[in-house]
Parts: sequence; C-alpha cells; structure tokens
Amino acid sequence: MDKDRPNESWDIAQVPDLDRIDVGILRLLQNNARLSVKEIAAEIGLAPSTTHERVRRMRETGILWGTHVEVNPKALGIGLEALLMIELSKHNRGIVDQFLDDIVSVPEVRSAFLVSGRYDLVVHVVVHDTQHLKDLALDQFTIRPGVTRIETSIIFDARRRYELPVFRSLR
Amino acid sequence: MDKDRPNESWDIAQVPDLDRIDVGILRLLQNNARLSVKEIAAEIGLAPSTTHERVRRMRETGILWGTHVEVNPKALGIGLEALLMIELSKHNRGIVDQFLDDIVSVPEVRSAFLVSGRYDLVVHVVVHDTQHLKDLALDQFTIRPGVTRIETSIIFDARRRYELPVFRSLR
DNA sequence: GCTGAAATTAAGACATA
DNA sequence: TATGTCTTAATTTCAGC
Repeated sequence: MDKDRPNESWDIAQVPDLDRIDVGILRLLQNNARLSVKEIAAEIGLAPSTTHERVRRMRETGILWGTHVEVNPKALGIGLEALLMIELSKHNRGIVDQFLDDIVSVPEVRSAFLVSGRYDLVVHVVVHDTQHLKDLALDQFTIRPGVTRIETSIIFDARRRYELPVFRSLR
Repeated sequence: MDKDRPNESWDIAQVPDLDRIDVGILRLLQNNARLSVKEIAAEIGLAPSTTHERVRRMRETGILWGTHVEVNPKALGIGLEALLMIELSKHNRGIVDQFLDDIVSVPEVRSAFLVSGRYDLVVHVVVHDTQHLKDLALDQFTIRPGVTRIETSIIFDARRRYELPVFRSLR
C-alpha cells in the first residue's frame, strides 16, 4: 500500500509465478531477514546456489521489497503509542493525498491509513508521554485545515505478525 | 509493544546509553537492514570493526530486535486491507488478553491493538477481496463471545515510516 | 573505545547437467 | 531449473593503540 515501490501494481496476469518453495523462502525471510542463503537452503532442502537464485529473482521482480530492523521503542524514549482517528471536512482528492504526504513527514507518525467508515484517517503515532501526545495532537493535527474532529485512542497492548498469508494459487 | 522479546521493558534507569553515532546506525538499519557493516561504517565515518562492535552491542542489549523482509502483498494475492474496529462487552483482563492472543493467530491479521476510546480493539487485516473480508469478519470476529460490534474500515491508501524518532537525551 | 589486520564464513557468478 | 565449484566480499575475532 506504500508509494514509490518497484512493481507495486502488477496487472493480475503479470503477477510473477510462485511455487511452494518460494513461499517457504518468503516465510523464513519475513521472520528473519538475516538468515543466510545457506541456512534457508538447509531449511527448505535445496542447494544454496538454487536458493540464492530464487531469492535474487524475487528481489528483481519486486516480490521482495526492502528489509528493516526493528528497534526497541523504549530505547529511544518512546513511552506511549496511540491511534489518532481523524475526520476531514473535505474529501477532495488532492487535499486528502496532500494531507497523507504531509503527516507522514511528522517524526511521530509511524503509519497513516486513508479509510472508509466513520473516520477518514487512522494515524499510528509514537510519543514520549501523555504531555507529548497532547502537544502533538494539537500542534500537528487539530490545527490542520480540513480536520473537523480527532479522537485519540491510547494503545495499551499490541500484537504483530510479520508473515503475510497467501491467497493465490501456486505453480 | 509486542510480547516475548528480550529486554522489552527496561527500568527507566537501565535503558542502555546511546550516542549520536548509535542513533545514526539505527536510522540506517531501520531503512535497510541489509546494509553491510562496511557501508554503514563509510556512511557514518567510523572503522568497520568499530561499527560492527556497536551493532553487536545493540543487538545484545535488546536495542535492536529482529529484521524482516517486506513482501509485496499483491504477489501473494492480497488485494484488500482493512481495519476492524471492535467493541467488546466485557473488559475482564483475562478475556481481553486471550482475545488478542487468539486473533493474532488468524492468518489474515497483521496487527492488533488494544486501545482506549470508542472501540476496544483495532485490528489490521489483509484479504484477497471484499467477499473474503465479509467472510473473515463474520467467521472470525462477529462470532466471538464478547464482541458486541464491529465497524469495518477499508484501507484506500497508506503511508509508512520505518524510522522511529528519538525522544531521549543522548550520551 | 577505536583501529587495522587476520581468519572464518557468506554472497554472488558461472559452467555443467 | 538444480547443482557444485570458484572468486569476491562480507562478517567476526583479536592484538595493539
């Protein structure tokens, strides 16, 4: 769903073929991007060079995008996370796109979703404490033109999965 | 915010010291976990072995967690993402924790947040199409005991940042 | 805590089947 | 498309500053 990525939108007929081995490789790498080709090969029962070629191909065709390390938020002084549920007054395309682009440059913003339903935007932010959250909401969101209402939901607990499921037929 | 990680919750006095160089390394690795130590060293102007030692230390102390590759959702047949806003009837701790643990084992769930405010849970799901989304909502969420209401927000567009900001003093 | 060099291991290219 | 070999490049360790 992010912008500016290679091969983000394939024609449905152009989506590269994948088989069960490819999916196995993807599963391993989504959970640990630092696995060596040798380790992956041993896990899935293929020769390292073959495994290497498959990984290379998936990178080239845009199935595999970037890799990211996870950093412990507490180590950076992040003590609180929240979801900001935002209602906009105007749904003009240009305004909404600009809004998305603007807020993603705010350091506290981790992700921003343009959605259907009661709200128009859901924004995941990370902050130091409640004071910081209040200042952020007021200075960066309430103040923006087009914003009619913000509801702040503090995140008490979270769970994440790093492995995407497969909803297509495999070769 | 995730469970079962090393050093997830440091005492505020025990948070490891970081300096600007460490933060620079973290910034680079959050955007590209495949950077070689040599490349990082060149970028920040340090010797590779020193850089390596800093990375090793941050891994050991739990500042750096895992690494993950990003996979193009379209390559796996994922055509639609949504946020499910869920209201629960009972706020008994055990029930809520169990609920979180249960839904994170549903393949379509990417992340689940326990939050304050109008809803109790916000769940990010990935599906093939709208039919799939309907089935998922009914079969996996509406059906669960304790769920009183679900609002489905389809995600039209999204932006993400992979770099966490720093809200603490540095050595 | 930083450096530079040495040893170990991995990545990436290629010829072959 | 899979494999084994080979070359290049990286990681990781360590003695010295």
